[in-house]
Amino acid sequence: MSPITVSRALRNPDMVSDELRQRIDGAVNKLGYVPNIAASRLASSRSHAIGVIVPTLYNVIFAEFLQALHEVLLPVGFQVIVVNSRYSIEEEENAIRTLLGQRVEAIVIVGVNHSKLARRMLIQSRIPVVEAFQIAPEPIGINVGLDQIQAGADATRFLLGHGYRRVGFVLGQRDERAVERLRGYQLAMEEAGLFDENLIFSQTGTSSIALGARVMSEIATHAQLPEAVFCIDDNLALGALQESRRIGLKVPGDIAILGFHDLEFAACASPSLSSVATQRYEMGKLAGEYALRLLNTGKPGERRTVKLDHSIVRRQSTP
Amino acid sequence: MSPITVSRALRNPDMVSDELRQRIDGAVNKLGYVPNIAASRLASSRSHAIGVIVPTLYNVIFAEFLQALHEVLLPVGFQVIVVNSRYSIEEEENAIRTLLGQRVEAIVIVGVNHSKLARRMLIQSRIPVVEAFQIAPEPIGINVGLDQIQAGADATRFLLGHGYRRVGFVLGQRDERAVERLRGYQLAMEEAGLFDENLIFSQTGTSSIALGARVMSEIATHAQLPEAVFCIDDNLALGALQESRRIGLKVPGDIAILGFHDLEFAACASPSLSSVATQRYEMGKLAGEYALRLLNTGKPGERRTVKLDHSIVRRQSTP
DNA sequence: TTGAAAGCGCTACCAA
DNA sequence: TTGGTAGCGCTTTCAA
Repeated sequence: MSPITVSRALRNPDMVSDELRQRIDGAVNKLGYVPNIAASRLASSRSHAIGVIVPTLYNVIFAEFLQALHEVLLPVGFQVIVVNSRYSIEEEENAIRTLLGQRVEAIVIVGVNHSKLARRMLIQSRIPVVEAFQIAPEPIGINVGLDQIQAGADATRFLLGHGYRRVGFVLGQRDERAVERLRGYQLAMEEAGLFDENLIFSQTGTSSIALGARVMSEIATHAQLPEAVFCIDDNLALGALQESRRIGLKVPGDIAILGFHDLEFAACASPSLSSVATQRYEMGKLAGEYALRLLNTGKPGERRTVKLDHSIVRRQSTP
Repeated sequence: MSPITVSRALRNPDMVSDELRQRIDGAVNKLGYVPNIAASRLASSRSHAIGVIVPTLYNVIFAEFLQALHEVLLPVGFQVIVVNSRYSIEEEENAIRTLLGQRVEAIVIVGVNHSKLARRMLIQSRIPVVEAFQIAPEPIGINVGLDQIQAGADATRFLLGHGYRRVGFVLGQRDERAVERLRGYQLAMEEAGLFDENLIFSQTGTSSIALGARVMSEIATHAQLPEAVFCIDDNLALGALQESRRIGLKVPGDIAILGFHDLEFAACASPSLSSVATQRYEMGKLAGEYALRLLNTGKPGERRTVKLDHSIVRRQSTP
């Protein structure tokens, strides 16, 4: 029989008669035949692949985001190609080049700040582009994110609302999202006439429980302890919480602690951790769904911004 | 000029004269030309890609493993294709099929238990295969792992060595590695004449801080508290630690807690967490290096087992 | 250093 | 339902 019949039997079994299909299946199993996807992609000029760029795999929020994308895209026959930009705008540019070289049919990217060239490549590619996690001032295509500035300001106002005046901000590396939350913090503090650069506590390094403990240890040696700290994420917050207890500070009596993202462990910390809840899974789901929709409607350039809610979950680490 | 000159200029710039190279670079930039990798792979029958199968991205140990693989493989021009099997042997089989379809030049896979067909596909593919994280009774090719049974037994004996008799075992889902550590625990307990099924505490679900807290909460309502617990990993251990403190149990006075993997936060928990240190990064590095070596020597079928050490890090949560 | 010809393994298109 | 033909966009091989 002809190659094309085999091709059909494998991709679309009911286009082929029962008998042939069975013979083909038999031969495939016996020979251990595996179709060459590169040839298929070249011939059909369809890759059935979607690229995703995340800054790291060490943070569970991106694992959740990716999980949602997988759950939306795999069942409809797309491969998800994950590339890690390691928080570097240059590596992001390379990642985009790699993905476009693979002729991915859409790109989902965490973040909204790209290099000039990266942005141009994304636009010129004429494939659906979804920017996620933040709100883009000038989205390339679809933008599914949360308003990080607003969230940072809300968190800060929540603490200020308890009458605290010396509210600190704790962070590790200043990636895009950290910077936006910091800006929100600064806005809220300035609004209250309480902004003071000395209340910003940071150490370089990716955000982790250990880093949170280190920063809190440094804060504790500071002349005047802040009354409350807003930590850039729950990892830092948990580390800060543990260190506070270790050195004998009461939480929230001596210092109140507020985290961000409401990770699974926040509820079971002791004291339990107040946090700003965000929707990473939902964001991944929407990102995947929008990519698919644009692919189906053939409107790769459509622009749209979807803003996801955040909310403050009040637990024991704040009043 | 001819296409082949362009191809050369892009892959191997110094095979082409300066003048042509500059003209080509200019055109590439102006047109936004991106080479089609599928065509390249088809023509050269080289994918420059290596496949990695991990059970989940939620656990940082696999992120560390992947990071090492990336650091070894990207600089020498390989793409790393990561697929997630979600702890399912069927999904692992599909992942292998996908990767072979992409003509990856080697496969690195976490775990040693595969379906019959998966094993056959891996062998028939005639590409280097690296099984990682465990010691395989019958390795397919290279095996870089740690002796999980031994580690489980060592951890248990460490606790028994302090005179404890009621040493419990805490775990979530029973994946391959969990089962091996459990076997080690059972061996050590039987050896001491102390094995008792009622000392195994588990709840279904992926291992997390929250799950650890839930299991400990259940243990506490148990008639007789174990004197010590060995937790399948540090996430469970930290959850157990926090819950113990929350309900007023002294650690290690009322109950000693030992974790596994020595994650970054173990040292800064309060009390700090004793744990079994393992080398995930080193494992990824070796896995990548062996894959490369076999690729270069052209001996895809070479067998070899590399056993990585583990060690017990004693901190405050155990005597 | 450059180029011409052929072909990688599939699938689209049209025909039977 | 099946097959023939052509071609996807590169790289290999050999020649100039």
